[in-house]
Amino acid sequence: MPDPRAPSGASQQPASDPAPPEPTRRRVQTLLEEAWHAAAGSGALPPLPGEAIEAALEVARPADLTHGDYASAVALKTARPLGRPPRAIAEALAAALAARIDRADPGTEVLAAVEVAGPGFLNLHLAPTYVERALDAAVEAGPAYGRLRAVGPRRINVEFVSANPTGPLHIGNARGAFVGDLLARVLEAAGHAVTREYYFNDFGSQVRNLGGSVRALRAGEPIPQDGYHGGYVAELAAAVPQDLWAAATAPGADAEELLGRWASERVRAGIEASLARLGVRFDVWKSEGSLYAEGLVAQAVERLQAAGALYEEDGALWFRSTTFGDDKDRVVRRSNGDYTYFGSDVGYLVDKFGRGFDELLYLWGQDHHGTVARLRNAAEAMGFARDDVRVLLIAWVRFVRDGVEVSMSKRAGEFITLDELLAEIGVDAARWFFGARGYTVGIDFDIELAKRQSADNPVYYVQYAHARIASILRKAEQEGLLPAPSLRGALADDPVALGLARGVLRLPEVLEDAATAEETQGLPAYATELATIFHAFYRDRRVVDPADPATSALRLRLVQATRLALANTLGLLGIAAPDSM
RNA sequence: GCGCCCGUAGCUCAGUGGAUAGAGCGUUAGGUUGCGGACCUAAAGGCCGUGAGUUCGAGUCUCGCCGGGCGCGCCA
Repeated sequence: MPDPRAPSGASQQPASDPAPPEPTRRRVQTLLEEAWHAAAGSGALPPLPGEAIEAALEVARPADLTHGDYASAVALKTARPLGRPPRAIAEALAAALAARIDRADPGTEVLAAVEVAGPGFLNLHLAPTYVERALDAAVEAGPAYGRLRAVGPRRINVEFVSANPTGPLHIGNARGAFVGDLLARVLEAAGHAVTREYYFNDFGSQVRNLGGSVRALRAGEPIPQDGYHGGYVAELAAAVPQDLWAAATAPGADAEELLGRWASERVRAGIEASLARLGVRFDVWKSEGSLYAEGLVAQAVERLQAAGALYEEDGALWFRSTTFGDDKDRVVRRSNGDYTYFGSDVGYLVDKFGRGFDELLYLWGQDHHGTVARLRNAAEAMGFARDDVRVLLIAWVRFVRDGVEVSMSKRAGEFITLDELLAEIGVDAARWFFGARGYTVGIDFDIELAKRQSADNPVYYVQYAHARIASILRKAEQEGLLPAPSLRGALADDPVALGLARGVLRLPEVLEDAATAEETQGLPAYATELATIFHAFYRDRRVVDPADPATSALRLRLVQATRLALANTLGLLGIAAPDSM
């Protein structure tokens, strides 16, 4: 079994990469904290407990950029508890920050100006020289630019897709695949150790049912009505090896079991291949059967038993979920001696925590929401922290064709496969489509509409910006122009260039927000915004100008940094960053 | 009936309690004798489902209602 602590392949980072630079927002926040302490030291402000300051001292990007690069509402938030007018608090902080700026050597300070505005907002303006230095650091960080050192790094198990291997993945599974993979990438880049895990059932009634369908088809009998009817079943039946077929049809053999096991493993391998085509890879494939083989379910039941959380009734073993607020108790082991699906889940929980994870992230379909409470309750009963068990419910995707819902049924064989979807709209457009939306909103997915719209997908707008920059850099090289080794002096007198630079600097903050919220849609939004800023810059500023090599070199450096931010953002999204289109 | 999720521009969707609610598509009117026009500029388009409440401040938090989705098994 792979080491859960090892980072997964896709985002493994060469040890030679320098440490990522500290995000600007964190620096500004630190400055604000220091300003408060300075003001408290001189008696201008009362001291606050550290925690309270930290919560209130958040800085945000103002909607109106003339209000500065960052804004703080700390004076408004603390006015009441301190019993002081907000503007007075803001003035005291502004004075402390201004004193610091005055004392600093020119070109070393992060902030250039601070002002109090409106009812007591504190508007903070970055120093252009700081932006120049920060961008130089970004270019030097290269592929690592945007990545973070987590404030509290965790070992996170992300379990997603986990569709039963009774048929190929369809587009209903696609959303979970993209969202889970994206979230895993985001958490990894934010400095956490992530393991991607796929859980599947290899011995339940559905697998037997699949085996029965394969058997029937192979034997030339009609498939049972409640069996599986998709075209892939015929392919499976035709592919059954001779010796397996002989074993399955021998007297006394359990054909459904034997064929089901074989077929589900074959289907599982197909699922793995489909996912790989999406750029989605898993570190661990965990089967439900292995939980029993390793005695994990029994272990979990003992733990619950020892905690007094189980009782027997009507011959079944029940978990006292109501003790923890559930509306009914839940059966762990049926009266026939078989464990329930919930029983497996509890064993799996013990398995995951036993492998050393701090946090278990589950991505489940919205239809499983009813089972969230019992899982977290069981975790609590066994002595784990229920908050370390996090379940994200992915909203449903309804498939419509010309406005009419298309019902998808794996059993009936009526569904659009993931592979078919990708053949129609491509991986990049599909990744963007699902990554740009919150996972809690239901989607009506019209395959015909998606085909028409894929050409208008904003992903191409972003890729185009990247390709355009690549083209500029090629052109410059032909002209014998190279990017300057440093941006020093490039931004102070050019607001257009400064605006682009500030856009580049936002990447680590966007990533940090995405990781904190466990939401990914900020990344596509950021990529679109940065591409827009770049296109406007391109219109207003000529980058390659043989008549002015000095300015060209500085702008090439800036454009290089922009390309890096775009490429790294697209990389996080698992989307190609082409040099030409 | 109970529980969870969703409701924002014509459409698809963003919007960590903060300043004048945004983007893409679509519509309308413009833009290239310079590095990629898959681009750029501008306009029109909003009782943020609805009613109360909390707050200095609500699209965001609380409660009710309306509309939609999904659940409520000794199935998985």
